[in-house]
Amino acid sequence: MRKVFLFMDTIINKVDAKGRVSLPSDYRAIVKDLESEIVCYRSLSLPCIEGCLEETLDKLATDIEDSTDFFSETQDNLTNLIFGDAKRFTFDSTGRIMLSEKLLKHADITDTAVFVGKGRKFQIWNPENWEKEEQRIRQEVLKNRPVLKKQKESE
Amino acid sequence: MRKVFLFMDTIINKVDAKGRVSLPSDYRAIVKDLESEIVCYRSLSLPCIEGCLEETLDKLATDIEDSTDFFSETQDNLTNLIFGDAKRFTFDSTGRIMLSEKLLKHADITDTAVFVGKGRKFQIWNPENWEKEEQRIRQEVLKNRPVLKKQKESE
DNA sequence: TTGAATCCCATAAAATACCATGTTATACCA
DNA sequence: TGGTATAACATGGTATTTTATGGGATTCAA
Repeated sequence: MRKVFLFMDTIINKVDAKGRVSLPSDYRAIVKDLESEIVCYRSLSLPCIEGCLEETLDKLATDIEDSTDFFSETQDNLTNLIFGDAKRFTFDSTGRIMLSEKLLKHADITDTAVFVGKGRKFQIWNPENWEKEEQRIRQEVLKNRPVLKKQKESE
Repeated sequence: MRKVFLFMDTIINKVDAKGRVSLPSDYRAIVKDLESEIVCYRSLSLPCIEGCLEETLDKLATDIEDSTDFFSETQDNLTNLIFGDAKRFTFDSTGRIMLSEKLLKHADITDTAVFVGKGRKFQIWNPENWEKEEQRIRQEVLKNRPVLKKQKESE
């Protein structure tokens, strides 16, 4: 069942007054291919929306089920935050999803959204915020370059 | 038999004078899809109602049957409480269930209820109480960041 | 027969599907 | 390779359906 799929690229799309955005066509192809659905939620650490396939979250739910017993409170907090925030977003015949007010507000998105591929996941950003974030990440990576190299060599 | 189903999102619905509440449509779709039923009971640790599919409780019962040593005596007692408390809630043609006085009282719900998805389970809260609980959880999770990270990576 | 539970109908609002158009990307052919 | 035909896509607008919710009628049991 493990099929190859990767959310990639960076795509800028308009958000209309109703909160509708075209899901990048590549993403749509993945959803159809795997017969899954898109699920989005507020990033826990960043001002952006995070998305993935429903089957990815389902796998997480199964892992939690299997690793803890029914009454365990260990993972209770986590499941509340993740599943309580996540929502299924199906796209219409023209390929658009309708983002909720809550998500748009969290990411400070008004009329334009940037889809950023992250492999098994993707993010949706306010364009200006993403630009800054990308800069930040690039610098971060450059700083840690030696460490990264050293780690790889030591393997 | 493992089909994908996830109780997600946070939905606020009115509770009328008769104690009727609309079950979120996504939840109804799951029930129909799996040809199961909704079961609710008082949370053992929190002032909220907890719900799941009847087949989820059935699975729990089977697990207990099959592996006596896995479940401690304490947990056996807990299951007694759950099964003693749990009740099936079917929804009418307009999609509403009728919560009992006992459950509403336990969760301190009067005219508004919040459904919070938890994956295989969900909770029903008094709005104000849920707001506080969500705050508490967010702080808790941020403190235990490493645990969260580990969990998220497993996606 | 009274109170409670269930069912059915009505309505407003919100979500979803559908249609039309300009634009961009892709395929095809000379 | 260059140019044109074709298909795919993003996006604005509109129509249709679904959903939540109030109210009333009917049924059932104590």
